[in-house]
Amino acid sequence: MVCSEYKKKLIEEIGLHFEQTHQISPLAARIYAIMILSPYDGHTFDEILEITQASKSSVSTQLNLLVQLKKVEYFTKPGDRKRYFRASKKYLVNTLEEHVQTINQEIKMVNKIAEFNAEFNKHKYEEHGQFSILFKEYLINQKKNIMDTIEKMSKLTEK
Amino acid sequence: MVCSEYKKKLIEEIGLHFEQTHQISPLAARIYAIMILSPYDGHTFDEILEITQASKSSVSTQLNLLVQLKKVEYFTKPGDRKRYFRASKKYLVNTLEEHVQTINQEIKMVNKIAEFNAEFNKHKYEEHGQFSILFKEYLINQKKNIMDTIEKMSKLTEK
DNA sequence: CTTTTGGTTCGGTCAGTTCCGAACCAATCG
DNA sequence: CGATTGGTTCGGAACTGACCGAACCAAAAG
Repeated sequence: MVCSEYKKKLIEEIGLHFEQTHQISPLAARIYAIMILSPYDGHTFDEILEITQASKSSVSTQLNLLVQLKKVEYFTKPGDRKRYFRASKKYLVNTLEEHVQTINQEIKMVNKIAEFNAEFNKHKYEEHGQFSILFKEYLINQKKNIMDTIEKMSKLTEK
Repeated sequence: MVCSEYKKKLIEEIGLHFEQTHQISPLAARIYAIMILSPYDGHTFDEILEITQASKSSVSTQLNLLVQLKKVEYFTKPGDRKRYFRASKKYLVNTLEEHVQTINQEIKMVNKIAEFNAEFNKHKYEEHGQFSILFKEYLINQKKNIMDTIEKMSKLTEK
């Protein structure tokens, strides 16, 4: 598994992005990027070692983390002790489901803030309350869009 | 400025949330939370010291960071050397504008990934491509919702 | 039964972050 | 003028997280 220069660059770039958006370590992010840019039939542990140039222990830990987070899954082949790792087939749906969680959290916070200010900072609330109403509507719309997308993806999976 | 127990709890809770969603330090997040839960006319440096129980140097640094990030702004009163800090009046709009940036970044990444896989992993792409199309639509919808909200908020500000 | 393969686990190192105290500074007060 | 107020800046201590090497282990191969 030798990577082209362009692919290496992409792995770094996408890795950096995942690091920030998925809150995982640099190595985990790079591994995840490799999976997403790679053939469907999976990478072996050794291939990942070679591409990332990281240590066995680090790869082991981060790979298991990714599996736990359901970003990566693995399968085996009969009569072959190796595991083959790939991006979870449902990784986009999983990402969306995480987004829903985040939004729910955010809705909770916005409500708490609005409640508090309505009660204890009436003046502020009257001046500012319409913004927080708009913001809540915004969050609800975002959530709706996510849910719709999840449903569409699920239908696509069933087929 | 004595805080009720409930308010203290809220500051911690919202602080934790901001820490994660805005990528700022715990202290900065708590200060930001205080601003959002507090009267419109601003907090002095000393009040923030008292509420957070942190050191002058830390408060100074983190407060200036928040100002730089436009999450917090300050004003002065004639014949008064103190600065009065408050959550930036446009903090919700600013937050939304940051979200737009994030989404743009994500759209760029999704495109690069799709391009790469269409070219070098044709089989994978044929099997999986519809998901990434749905995901792109999703991102575009999210972006549209953000932009609409920004516009509504801007109109509200003008009045 | 020894060796090899395919990893896992443990302890430690290095880098980066957060926070602090002390020293400092500029503006105002008395 | 000297003292106080309202901060800022600097150097370092304490903690955290990412990563590594070495030792380890279980399953299969020879």
